[in-house]
Amino acid sequence: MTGSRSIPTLDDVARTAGVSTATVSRCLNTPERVIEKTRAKVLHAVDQLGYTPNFGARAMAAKRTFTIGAIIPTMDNAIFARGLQAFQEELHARGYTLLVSSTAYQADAEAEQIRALVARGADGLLLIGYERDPALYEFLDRRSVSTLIAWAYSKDSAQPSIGFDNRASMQALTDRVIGMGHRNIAMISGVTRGNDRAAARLAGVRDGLQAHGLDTNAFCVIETPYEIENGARAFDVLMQQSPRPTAIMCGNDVLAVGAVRRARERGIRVPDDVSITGFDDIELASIVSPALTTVHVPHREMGRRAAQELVNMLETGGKGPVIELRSRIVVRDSLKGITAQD
Amino acid sequence: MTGSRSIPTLDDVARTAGVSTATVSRCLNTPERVIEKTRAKVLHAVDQLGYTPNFGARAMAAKRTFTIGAIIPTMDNAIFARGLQAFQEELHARGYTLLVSSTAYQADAEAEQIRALVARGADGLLLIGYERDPALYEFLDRRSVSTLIAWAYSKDSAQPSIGFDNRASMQALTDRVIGMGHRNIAMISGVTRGNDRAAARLAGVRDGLQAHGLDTNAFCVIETPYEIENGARAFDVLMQQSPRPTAIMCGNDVLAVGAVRRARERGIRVPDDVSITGFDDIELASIVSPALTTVHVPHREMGRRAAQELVNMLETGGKGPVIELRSRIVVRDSLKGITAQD
DNA sequence: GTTGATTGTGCAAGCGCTTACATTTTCCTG
DNA sequence: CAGGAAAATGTAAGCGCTTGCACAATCAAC
Repeated sequence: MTGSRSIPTLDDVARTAGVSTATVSRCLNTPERVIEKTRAKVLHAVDQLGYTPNFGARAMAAKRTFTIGAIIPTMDNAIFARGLQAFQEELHARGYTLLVSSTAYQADAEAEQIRALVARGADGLLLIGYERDPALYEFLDRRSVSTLIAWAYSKDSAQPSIGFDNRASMQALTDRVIGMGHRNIAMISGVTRGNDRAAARLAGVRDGLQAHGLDTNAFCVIETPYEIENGARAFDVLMQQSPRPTAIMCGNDVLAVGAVRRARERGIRVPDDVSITGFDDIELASIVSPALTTVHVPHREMGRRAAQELVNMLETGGKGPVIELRSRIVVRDSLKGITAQD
Repeated sequence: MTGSRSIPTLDDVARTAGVSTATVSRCLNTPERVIEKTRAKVLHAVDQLGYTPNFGARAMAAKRTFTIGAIIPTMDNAIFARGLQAFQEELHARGYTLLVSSTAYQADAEAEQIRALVARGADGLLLIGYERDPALYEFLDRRSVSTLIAWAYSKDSAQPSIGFDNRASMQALTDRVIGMGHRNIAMISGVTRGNDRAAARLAGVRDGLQAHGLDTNAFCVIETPYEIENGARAFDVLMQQSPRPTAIMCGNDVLAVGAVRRARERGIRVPDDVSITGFDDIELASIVSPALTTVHVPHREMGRRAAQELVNMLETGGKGPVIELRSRIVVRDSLKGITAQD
């Protein structure tokens, strides 16, 4: 009906409502400062014209966007998806819009995405993990973009962050495995380069071994990218060692699921012949059979709280906290004790 | 080192480089139109100051953002994740930035997100499924935001779209199931209200039954939200029917996995006592045991091509195509034929 | 050394909005 | 009903950038 008229501006609304642009602007932003009658007139003009404010112009003039950006390594990953969804829901409830962008696990892409999001006016940013060029933090600081690190926790972090202690959690799990009699433990780790979470998990296993006086030199680790199939391949390699490890700890559930699957294909029984553990407790972990013993991470809670804290930082201008969330070990069938030497 | 100087503008760069703002702008946008020597001077000033263009201002002046928005029902869902990741990768390769936003499956939230993204200057939009208020299409048209519908295909679609025929695919699978001797078929469907994909899949099963002259009135369907646990519950309900269905077709893999799990918990053997099928072929489908017979959907290809087509629409100003992708049935262990009546 | 093309740059007008500040209107008080 | 405070509205100056147009510099050819 309206045909191809060009898109309406504040000015158009002002004209059709017979008021000044200032009044229209106030109607939209601080309605209580404009009298009922005028407001009605303006609002009517607004939807008669189908007016939508131009965000760029608004941001430029107001220096505030109510937009928050999140940059994650990949969208194709249950681990970030769940927490992010919670993050978005909480943000939405508080009147903010979340814009997500992914780097496909390329460190250099992150800098670019950060710039893109900041340039597009993000008031705040959610980033994953600590590891990045310090210049980036400086840049964000300079633009005064509140930034919260998630999925990571380190008690002496200089950056506001929320997460769990990957290293301690993994050490606890290792403890458990050793406590069940395993002495010959191998690991399938995610890629540690440029990924502090993966590195911390690996370190956690080492810590655990060391704490029990086991030889970390004999400790066999395979690093491989986040893919079920890679877990399967790594499993094959590890099973060619002799003596075979009695337990294989994996840096994440996806790799663990791959290992379990390959074990089944090879006729190797889990957990009778070899125990396997994961990390993250994604849905897959309880579906695969045998179900995975793993570390449960409170993703949704992390997302929700991240949103709360970030909004809080934005609105109070505060520095932001460093929050540790508690993970917990979930024992399922894929881990079994060893009593006698076989 | 730079301390808390405020953020540099084009003007600052111009001043330190000793040229006009126009020249700086040209250096950044059409470098070939400015002489080597000047360019060097300007570029030097740019990174000396750590200048980043203000996106809002740029968008306002240039009316082009190289940003594409995608709005999906939820991020917490393997189905969209994979395709979206591919979409993003392809877009990135072509110099566009992707911004993703989710609606948490609330139809009204979608309109809001569309506005948010458009207001933030998205040049183009990727939307999931056809079903939405026509006024939205009109709005997008008015703002001349190229829009592509994905995850859906209907040959007489008015909107440019890319996807597969949910209905025909499901009918094909139903065909297969019936061809294996099943006559008493039940379905666990996703929520069809406001979700044309789910509705099409349900319709597909009906088509299949009808094509074989089976009574669609006796056809039992349970609709339930996308959650493993819901699949499990629905399974319980269906198994209380008498006679029990011999095959349960599910609207998606997640529901199917729930059904499989519950079957195992109840000691009902799959596929001996009952066959179960899924749809989507997400990772889970091949991990669960028995592995799911399902419909494989080319998610990554869809994402990649969506990116290509959308960019193409943007750059040529064309209308955009309606593309059908082919799905295929993947037969795994969860489906078994019936020969004798039991 | 002119002259006329051919670049390379600068000037300045917006783009659509917000917000101090100025102005007008309204409302209460005495 | 005058007077003044308070509330509502208008005016206009930017926010940081792009780009059409005008002007200056360069260069080849005569």
